[in-house]
Amino acid sequence: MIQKHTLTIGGLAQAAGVNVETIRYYQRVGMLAQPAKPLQGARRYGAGDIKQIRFIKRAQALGFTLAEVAELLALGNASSCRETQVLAQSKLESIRARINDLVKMQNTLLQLVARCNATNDSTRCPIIDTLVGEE
Amino acid sequence: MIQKHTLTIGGLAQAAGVNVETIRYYQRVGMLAQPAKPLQGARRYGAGDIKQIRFIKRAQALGFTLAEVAELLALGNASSCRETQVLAQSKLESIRARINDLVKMQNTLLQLVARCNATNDSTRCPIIDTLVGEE
DNA sequence: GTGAAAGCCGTACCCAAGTACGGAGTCAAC
DNA sequence: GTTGACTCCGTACTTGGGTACGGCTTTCAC
Repeated sequence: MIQKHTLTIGGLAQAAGVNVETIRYYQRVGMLAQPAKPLQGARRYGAGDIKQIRFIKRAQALGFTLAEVAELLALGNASSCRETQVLAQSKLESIRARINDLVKMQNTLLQLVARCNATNDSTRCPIIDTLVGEE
Repeated sequence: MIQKHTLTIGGLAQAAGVNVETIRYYQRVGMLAQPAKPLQGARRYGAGDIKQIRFIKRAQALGFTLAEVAELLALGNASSCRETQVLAQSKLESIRARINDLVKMQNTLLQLVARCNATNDSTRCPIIDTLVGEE
């Protein structure tokens, strides 16, 4: 177990695997508390801060924006599973939609590339022709 | 067939389905030529400009960034199908990678939501617990 | 001939999620 | 006793793709 509040901001950054500037940014936007500044020396951080940053990073990895992560953090304190599920569901929905878009693009591109490979006419490109859209 | 160079910028915007400001933006970043300003009156645009904007919009819909669209436009003039294919392939690759990421997020979220539904303990939330990461 | 609507142009602003910079302070080591 | 490494703090910059603003000049319709 890490001692309470032993880390400087640099140590915290290392421990949490982020940039010092990122920590300062999270503090600015209110996602991480800024400890009081002692009369002499630097502000000190502890295990709770590491956890908080890891929470943020894990949530981001699941596709949540920082604004959404802030909501999750608030819900985490309230431990209200239902509302958390609502957030997760709507995130799932937007991920699904995004995947759908991307799959459509992928299919179109695959078809176009296939047409490129199938053509003999070296003076024209089916991709370019499609984009130009002369029909 | 639309007459050559009859449109003002507003007409072009309407015809191409974009905002006037978007046209001016494309001109600024060099993706659309700015016709010379006549001694009196406004600059005039023609069918070629509509085509160009539609080309850009179609390419964007396939996932290309404006910088990539600029490359495509350059290739379009050269009609070099092989290089166009290379661009399309690398775009396909990045789309594939993005879909992969999103599917992973989706699966994780699905599992978490399922765990929420399966749990009886109303005082804890599996999603929050996972993000906190106490293992 | 007058008032509204467009066009022209430069500049600034928007979003997200940071990153970078620069000056000032502080601390420890050599 | 100064060099170097941090911290602290405010501010500005970055990327992408536009959008908005404001002042000025034309031009069109009635």
